[in-house]
Amino acid sequence: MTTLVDVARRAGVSKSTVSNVIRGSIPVSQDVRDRVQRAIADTRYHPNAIARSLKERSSTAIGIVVPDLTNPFYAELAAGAERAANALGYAALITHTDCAAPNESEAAHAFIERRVDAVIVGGISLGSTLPSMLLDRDIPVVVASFGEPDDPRLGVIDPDDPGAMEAIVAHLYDLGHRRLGFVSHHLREQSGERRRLGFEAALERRGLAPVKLEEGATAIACHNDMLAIAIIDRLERQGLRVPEDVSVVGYDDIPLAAHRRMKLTTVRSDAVEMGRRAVELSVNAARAGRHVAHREIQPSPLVVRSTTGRPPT
Amino acid sequence: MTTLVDVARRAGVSKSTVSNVIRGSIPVSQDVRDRVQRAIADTRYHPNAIARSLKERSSTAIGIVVPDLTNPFYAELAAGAERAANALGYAALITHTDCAAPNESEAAHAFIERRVDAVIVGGISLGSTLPSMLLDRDIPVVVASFGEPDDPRLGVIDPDDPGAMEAIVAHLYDLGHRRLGFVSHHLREQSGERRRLGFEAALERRGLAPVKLEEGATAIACHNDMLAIAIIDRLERQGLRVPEDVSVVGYDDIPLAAHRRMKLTTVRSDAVEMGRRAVELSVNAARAGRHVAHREIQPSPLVVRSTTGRPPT
DNA sequence: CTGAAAGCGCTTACAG
DNA sequence: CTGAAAGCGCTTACAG
Repeated sequence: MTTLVDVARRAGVSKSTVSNVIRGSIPVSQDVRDRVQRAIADTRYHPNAIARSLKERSSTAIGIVVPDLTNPFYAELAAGAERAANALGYAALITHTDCAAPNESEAAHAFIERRVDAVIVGGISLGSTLPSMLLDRDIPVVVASFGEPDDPRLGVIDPDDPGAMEAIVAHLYDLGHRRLGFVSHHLREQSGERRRLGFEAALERRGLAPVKLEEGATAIACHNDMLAIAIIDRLERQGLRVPEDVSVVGYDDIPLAAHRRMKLTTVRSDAVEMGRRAVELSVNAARAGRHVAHREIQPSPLVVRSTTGRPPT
Repeated sequence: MTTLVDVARRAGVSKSTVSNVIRGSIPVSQDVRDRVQRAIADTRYHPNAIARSLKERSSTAIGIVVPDLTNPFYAELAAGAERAANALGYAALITHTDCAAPNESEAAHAFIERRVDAVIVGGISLGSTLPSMLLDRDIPVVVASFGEPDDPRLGVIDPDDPGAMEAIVAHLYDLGHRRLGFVSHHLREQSGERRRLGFEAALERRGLAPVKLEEGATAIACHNDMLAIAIIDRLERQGLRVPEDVSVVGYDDIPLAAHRRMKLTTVRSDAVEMGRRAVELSVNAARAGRHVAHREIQPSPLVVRSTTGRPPT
């Protein structure tokens, strides 16, 4: 590939001058500028971002880690972040972890070695060391759906889990349900545990204790929509009807939730916006050479559709 | 961050020696090796991959471009590719384009500047210049679902579109349908057009011409599952029943297609495997300093579920 | 306005 | 086995 010296030679100037016309930071005479531009076009020169990164000590890349790209919530979060990053001239290194600690730690190492300027995490395992590994190397990180951070350097964008869980339980309670359960994936994810806690707190306020599905729960709140959809599938294969036999509530309001064949009662969130905002916060921090150290909460309204109804009598 | 010289100084050796113990290429005495290892641990040294890339002239990164991360087919393709890339020590720069030419060309530029070693494309617009931009700079590219490549340097992993389309039409024809249509997104994607062609060829073999939905088609083949699912939603909102009033066929067999509430008749493909294989092919080519220049076809069997039935009488 | 020089953090022959 | 030196392709003071 052609380099700066190739175009400098061709234009009959020094490489500093070529660099100056490309960056536009230092004024260059019209004549020289034209010659350089032509040489760039002729040689189809594209600056080597790696060399620039080394010199600038900035990769202009951010890392994005999600548990599962196949879950539309995370896909939208990643897409929103990627789009925002690109708009700022940053590349997005995206990785999925299945919420497994070894994968998370490997991702952190890769991000450190590649010197990403910031990282966005869409979801991590409970007690993950990923954030602190990054933070300790002065890489700003913002995590979506985390809760009260133990580490003040962290950036956090949370849905209003306690509020949403209260709304879910109130809705179910009003319908007459008294045997309610919460279901999350077997891999314990940070956000799932937070929601479980909020759910149980809302139950307790009504003098209720959680009931498992196998123990005859008549309503189930799920960690997220994908899980709710999988559970509806399982229940209906067992011959149970939703919501006549059991009510099911999701979380995220992925596009599919509104589908005529799903009509899932769920909690709305705006994953694309969370991704965009996470990039905004973390890139600003990176550019200022500081951590994000900021938490914000997004509204998370309950959307009642048709997977919730009165309990069987 | 600590650098090689920090470690060297601490261990009391030259940076060449530190490099040698890290890379393990050149033998180093046990004693020195221990001292260096300790210095690395003490300083929590992580090599700067950017500096290494500059020297090695390899970014150990691949680019992945998909139209839409939100479509589980592309998400699985990207996830499969990303997982395979990570296993080989490559990072994945993932970008989504909405199949819009400007985004595609911007992605190509970003990949060139960042000197990715290879790129995987999950889908592109009809007549996209992305592949040739990359190919011309000696970056190997493999595209999934492309058809006969115009450019011999391209790597291609295709589903068996002609075979699948014949199977779809045969299935529908046998059920009694004579008014069949094909639907793709308004953004013309390479793979959509290929499928349309295969569909129309299969129709022609039976002396039939395509019929639009609005013109009273009784069966619709869709570019992919996501579109099929959206169309089912639209039809059912209009009060039509699937399959009693109109049969709908998808393509991809995303996990959701098997859901009890969808039961979509579709064509099976293995997106994760396509992604993995694409990485294998392109990384091998990159390492050998050549193009992929190879096309392979994956089996694409029809999976009949419950969105297809006899036409209304 | 333009160019020579130093340096970003590595790797890799090449001497010793 | 170990180290000094050159170089990957840029950017950025600093002279002129």
